[in-house]
Amino acid sequence: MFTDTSTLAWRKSANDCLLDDVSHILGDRPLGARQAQKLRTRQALLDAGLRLLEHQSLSSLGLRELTREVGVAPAGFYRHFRDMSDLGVALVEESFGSLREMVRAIRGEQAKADEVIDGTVEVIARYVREHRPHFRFIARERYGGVQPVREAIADELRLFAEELASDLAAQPESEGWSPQDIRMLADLYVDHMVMIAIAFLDVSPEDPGSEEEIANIARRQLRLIRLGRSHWLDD
Amino acid sequence: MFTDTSTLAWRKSANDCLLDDVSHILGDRPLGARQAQKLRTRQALLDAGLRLLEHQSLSSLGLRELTREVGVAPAGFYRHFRDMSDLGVALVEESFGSLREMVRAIRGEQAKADEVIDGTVEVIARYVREHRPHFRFIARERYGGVQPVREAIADELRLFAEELASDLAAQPESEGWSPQDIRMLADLYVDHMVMIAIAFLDVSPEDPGSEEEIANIARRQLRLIRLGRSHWLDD
DNA sequence: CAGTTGGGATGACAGTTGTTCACTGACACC
DNA sequence: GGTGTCAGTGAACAACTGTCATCCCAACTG
Repeated sequence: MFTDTSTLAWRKSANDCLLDDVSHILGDRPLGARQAQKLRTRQALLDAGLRLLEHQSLSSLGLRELTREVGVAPAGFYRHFRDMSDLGVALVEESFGSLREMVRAIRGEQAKADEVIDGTVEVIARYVREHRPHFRFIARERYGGVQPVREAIADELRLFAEELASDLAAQPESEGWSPQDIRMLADLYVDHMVMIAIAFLDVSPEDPGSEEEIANIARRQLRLIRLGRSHWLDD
Repeated sequence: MFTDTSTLAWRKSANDCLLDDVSHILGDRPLGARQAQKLRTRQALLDAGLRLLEHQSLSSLGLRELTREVGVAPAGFYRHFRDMSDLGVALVEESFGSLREMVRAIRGEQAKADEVIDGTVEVIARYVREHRPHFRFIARERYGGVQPVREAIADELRLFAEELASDLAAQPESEGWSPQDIRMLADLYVDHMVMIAIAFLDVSPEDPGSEEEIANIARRQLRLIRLGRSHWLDD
C-alpha cells in the first residue's frame, strides 16, 4: 500500500512538464519503460538544476536542495550523476546543444556583410530569449568555482572558435591572412559574441526597448571589428 | 594563563604577513592600538578570504571556514562585516583600488598608437602578475552568484569605461564621433581588456613563453580594433 | 586612578549538508 | 512464469553551517 502511493507521488513530481520534452529522444521505437523512466528523472534533475541555478552558482547548489526540488530521495541522485560537477558538465552540453542549432542557421546563409552582422545579433538575442536559463548558467560558470565545468565550457567555446575560424578562412576577405591572424580574429569575435549575449541577459525580460538598444550597440561594435578586419592588410 | 596563550595564538595568526601591509593605512599618527588591532583583523579576514577564494567562489565560502583560517572566533566575523557578500564588496573595492593605480600610469602618458597598445597590454600583464588573486576574484564573481558583489563589480567597470570614454573623446582621432559611438568603443575596449586579463590569468605562473604569446595575440586584437576605429567615419 | 567601552572568545543552538547502506518492488528477459 | 536487474527509498552517519547570548579583559576616557 505504501509503495503505490510513494510511486505515484514520485511519478507526479518527476513527470510534470517533461513527458513531451523527452519523447523525441526516445523515438517511436519501444525503448523500454524502464530506461525511459530513468531518462525522465535524469532530465528532471537537469531541469530542476537549471531552475535553481538561475539565482545561484553551481558550487553553492546542494545535492539535497536539488533532489528535494525534483521529489527524489537524496541517494537517487547518484544513480544519474557522480557528483554536482558531473551534473554541471551535462548542463554545459545541453546548453551548447541548443546553441549549435541556431549557429548552423547563420553558418549556412551567405549574405552581404551588414546582413550577416544583423543576423548574428538577432540570433544571439533569440538564443538568450529562448534559452535564458541555459545561457545564464554558462555565463556564471565560465569562470566560476567548479573546474570540470569551467573546462567543459572552455572546450565548447574553443570548438566554436575553430569552426568560426574555418568559416572566416573560406571568405574572400581573408585572402593573404595568416592562420594565426584568422584565429585571433575568430577569438575576438567569439569573446564579443559572448559579451553581447551577457548584455542581453541582464535586460531582456519583456523590455523590447532596451533590448533593441543593446542590439544597436552590438551591431556597431561588430561593424567596427569588421572594419578593422577589412583594413588589416593595408600597411 | 589560558587567556595569554589564546591571545598570543591569535596575535600570531592574525599578524603574520600583515603588519607591513596596513602600516601605510594607519599612518604615522598614533591611531590607538585598539582600532589598529581592529583594522588588522579586518585586513586579515580580507587576506584570508582572498586566499581561500583562489580555488572556490564566494557563494561557497563558509563563514567558519574563513574565521578558522584567520584564527578568529566565528562570531568575530560580524564585528567587521554584516555577511559574506559584504566582505565580497570590500574585496571588490580593494581589487579595483590596486588596478586604478596602474591605469593612471597609462592615462598620463601620451604616445603614438602602437606604443599605447603595447603599454596597455604590458600594464594588464603586470597587474595580473602582481595581483593575481585579486583579479581571479573579480573574474569569478563578475557574473557569479552573489548579487551585491556582481553589482559592485559592474559599477567599477562602468566607472572605468566612462573614464576611458572621456580620454578617447579628448583624442584628435575622435573628431566627428558621436558620444554614443565613443561610449560603444570604450565598452568594446573595456570588455576586451578584461578578456585579455583573464587570458593572462590562466597561464601566467612562471611561463614567460605563453605569456608573451597571449600578449602578442592581445596586441593584434587591440590593433585591429584601433584600425576599425580609424576607418569608422570613412563611409 | 577608576569606569566605561568594545574587540574578541566561548559554548551551545537548531539545522543543514554529502554520503553510505540494506532494502524493495516493478520492469526486462529467458 | 520465474528470475535477476536496478531505479528509487528511507534511515542513519558524522561533520558542518550561521547565529546568538554571554562573558572576559585590554584599551581608552575622564
